[in-house]
Amino acid sequence: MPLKTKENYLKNMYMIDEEKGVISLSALGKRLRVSIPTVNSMAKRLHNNGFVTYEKYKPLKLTKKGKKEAALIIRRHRIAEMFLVKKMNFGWEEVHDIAEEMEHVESEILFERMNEILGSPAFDPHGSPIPDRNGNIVLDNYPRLSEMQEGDMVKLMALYDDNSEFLKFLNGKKLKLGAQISINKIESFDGSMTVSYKNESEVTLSREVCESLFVKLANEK
Amino acid sequence: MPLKTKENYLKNMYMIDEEKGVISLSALGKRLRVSIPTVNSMAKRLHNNGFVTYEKYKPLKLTKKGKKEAALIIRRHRIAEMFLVKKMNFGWEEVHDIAEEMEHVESEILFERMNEILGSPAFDPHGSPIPDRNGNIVLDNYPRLSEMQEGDMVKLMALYDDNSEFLKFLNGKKLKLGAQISINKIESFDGSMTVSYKNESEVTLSREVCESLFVKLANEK
DNA sequence: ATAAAAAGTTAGCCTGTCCTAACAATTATT
DNA sequence: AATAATTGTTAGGACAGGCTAACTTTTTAT
Repeated sequence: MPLKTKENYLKNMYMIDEEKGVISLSALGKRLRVSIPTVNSMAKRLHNNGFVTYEKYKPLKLTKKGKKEAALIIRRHRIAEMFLVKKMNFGWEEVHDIAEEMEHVESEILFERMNEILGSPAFDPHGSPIPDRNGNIVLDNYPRLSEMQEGDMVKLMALYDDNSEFLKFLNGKKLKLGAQISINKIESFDGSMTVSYKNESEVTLSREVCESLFVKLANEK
Repeated sequence: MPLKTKENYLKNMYMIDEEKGVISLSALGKRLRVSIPTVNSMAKRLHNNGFVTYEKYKPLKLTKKGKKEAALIIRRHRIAEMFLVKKMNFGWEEVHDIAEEMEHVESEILFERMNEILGSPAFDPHGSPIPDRNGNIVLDNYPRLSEMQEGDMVKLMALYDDNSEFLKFLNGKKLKLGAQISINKIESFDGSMTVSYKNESEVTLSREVCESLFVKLANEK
């Protein structure tokens, strides 16, 4: 029954590692909303079980075993999100919390069946890659919209976060994955961009928003 | 996180109550595979939370609150089973264990969406009624095949258990819910019945099997 | 270089969920 | 009615997963 706890520790370690390159106890505690001593004792436990290497005062490191375990949880999460969106008519802004619960369901066959029904998609509804059955994951490392130049034409590939407020904001702007975005103007004083796409012209996006959008250059119209 | 534990206690109490009419600590312990002292202390805790009434040496009783909670867990379980069978191509013998996990997913909206997609079915794949959103459940109390007489024609309405071995056995006999069954012969010495239905004639079912099949009389051909 | 801030550690405690051992009450059997 | 079997209770302990308080180490900023 306490599986869920361990899974949440591993998954969050994996994500912190990807994001910051180093897993500090405080970062983990912040994500999991537990105190640092709690993380500390759990880290020792996970060390004893071979999921992480823990040395006093040093950042945590996931072992191979820990990384695989974590990637498989992320796989379940992303398959679930995709299933919810494609087969159950949920909006991309609704699925994160539901998948957060579903990822802990202990049933290999359930997720493999969802995957099959979906046709083994490579990405989840937010453009994040779905790890394979062995926990291997292809990172594509797209640049962010905020790094592009005036006049660039880009394609929206993925989102930095799947926070529901942010997704609702994108819904409001009618911005979807795959959108062809032209950058009309960049305000140098605040980094905001005025862009156009599909049936929308002259939409202004703040720097924060531009930093949360992963894009691919698709210049020459 | 310990939600799951409480839910399993309540659900199993509900089922024991339905089956035996009285909830003993030992029966509960047996089902949950925990020791009697463990059940005892949990019973006190659930009493303090208003889910059951507990008095020393007396059988447990679910309160209104406890019954509703339990029925809603059963609702989630049965909706999940139906979804797995009807929308995800699982066999009726595969879904019990998966639903056992899914029922603990904390997401009202997920189950209501499944229900909607299914068209609000009244029964699960094994013929058990699905409680409504308020935890009300319609018990239909069909007789068992074993109570019928030679010459009777009945319709298979529901199963007493959803044990996967039993379901596989029924698959082997090509027996499905809704089947029209004619009782050709009853052996008085062991209660076994020879029946026919659909494209099967002269199938022999043991007394144990006949006791696990709920039927409706559908005489006069 | 040192002081302040941040991060990590340890000790000690709490609650939930489980256990065994020893005993008490209830129920069933003769 | 007495005894045996079953069922329930209590005491005491273990472990997971959480906490605060007090302290140490490391990092950052002056």
